[in-house]
Amino acid sequence: MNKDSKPVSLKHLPHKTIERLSQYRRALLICFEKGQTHIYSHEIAKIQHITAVQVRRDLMLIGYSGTLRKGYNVKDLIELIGQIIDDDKGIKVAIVGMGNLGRALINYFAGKRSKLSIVAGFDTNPDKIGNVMSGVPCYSAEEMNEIIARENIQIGIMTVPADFAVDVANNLVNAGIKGILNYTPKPVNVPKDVYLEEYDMITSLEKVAFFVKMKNTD
Amino acid sequence: MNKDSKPVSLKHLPHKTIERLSQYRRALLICFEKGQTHIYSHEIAKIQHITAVQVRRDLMLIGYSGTLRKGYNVKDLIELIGQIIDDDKGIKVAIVGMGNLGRALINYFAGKRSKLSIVAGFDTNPDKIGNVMSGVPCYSAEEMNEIIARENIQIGIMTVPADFAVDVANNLVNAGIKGILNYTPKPVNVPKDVYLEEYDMITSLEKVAFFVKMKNTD
DNA sequence: TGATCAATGTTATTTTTTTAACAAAAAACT
DNA sequence: AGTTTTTTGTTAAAAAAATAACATTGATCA
Repeated sequence: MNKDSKPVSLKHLPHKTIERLSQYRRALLICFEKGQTHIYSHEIAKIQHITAVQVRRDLMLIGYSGTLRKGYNVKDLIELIGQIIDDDKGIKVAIVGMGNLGRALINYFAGKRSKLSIVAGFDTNPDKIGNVMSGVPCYSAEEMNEIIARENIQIGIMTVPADFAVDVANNLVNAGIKGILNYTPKPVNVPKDVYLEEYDMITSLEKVAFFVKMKNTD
Repeated sequence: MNKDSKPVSLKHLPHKTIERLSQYRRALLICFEKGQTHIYSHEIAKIQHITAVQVRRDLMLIGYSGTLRKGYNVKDLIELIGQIIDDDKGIKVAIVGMGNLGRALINYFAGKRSKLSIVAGFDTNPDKIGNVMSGVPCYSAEEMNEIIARENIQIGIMTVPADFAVDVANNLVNAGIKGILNYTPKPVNVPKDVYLEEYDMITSLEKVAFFVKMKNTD
């Protein structure tokens, strides 16, 4: 229906909307592969455990219009979300810490064709350095500066033990990284021109435990 | 100073406050181990990249009072947060999917003495079943019902491939689990008496990429 | 001792996020 | 043809979360 590019101010898209767009796209891709051509807001909503209004509102914010009574065109919407959240030139990603978590992340990504590609891993373990693990070459931590510059890697994912978190973050920043995703339980500081996202698995589990406890004491 | 138990209504603690309390405690434990006895709100805030006001507000909500000009008593605060978010009887946790991510989580938890203990892992790989991995016994998926009931496991962490997510969630619910932490990129549905927390690593990375792209196009 | 300072605790305000309300319009039905 | 239904798009309201404002108070210092 409406394929015109809208004067949407991406600057002001709410953080939560960005997250949901990523999730909508993932759900839409599955629908697309099944051959589904259209989808209703309430169908998307059901998958994500949110309301249809929220879906429509998010899509309004990115200037996408569906077809009345037919819903949204799956293919078009996938493409538009891509235009919004992907960088058309693609972005390269490095994983620092090729332990279980680092390798789990690589495998999660494997196969997901995307504008994001994990092109390097770093570790200090000599047994790992020089190997290709799950398709990603593992380099020594000392090579970080060089590789990140040479490959123009813009995002670093930290999956090292907590004790190394601060040093690794500093190294990444010095190497010129633009965004960090920190899976370490240790919060780190970065200059404000570097985007930092932190996620702490222990906190998530403790949160689940709290609400389970609350349910128990009802 | 103020050790009286307050008539705090835990029911109404904001979700975000719960998450921060977990993080405060982690930071406080490190301080405690270093021998630090008191801490200011702005010190906690700095560690967590938030404002001192927010810290004080959170502590107000749980009814904790510090000492003017001395800050908060580290030990007392650790204990109080424990009373709030921990279940005093302890809660047992199972991990479904003993791949890289599952084992990474076990290792993250190892050593963190806590009221939460991961007591069982489940997998379908015969090479893993029957082994003790990182201190956690791995059982066959078929034994899920039995083990969860026998051990009184209340929380399940899902670290299986996306295709198994829905089935695993149903099995966990049938086995009587009270809370699920889903690390699968596939959203699942549970009855509303089961607390569900979902986290999607791909979304997080795409979010970082979006903000990096935004910074680039400034 | 009085003034200043540095911290807490709480209320008020603002911002962000979600939800509700409802108009509009295409399709389906009678 | 006209009425009903169903779905979108948007504005309005509510709820949740973060921030600001500020009163208070004990320590410090001139």
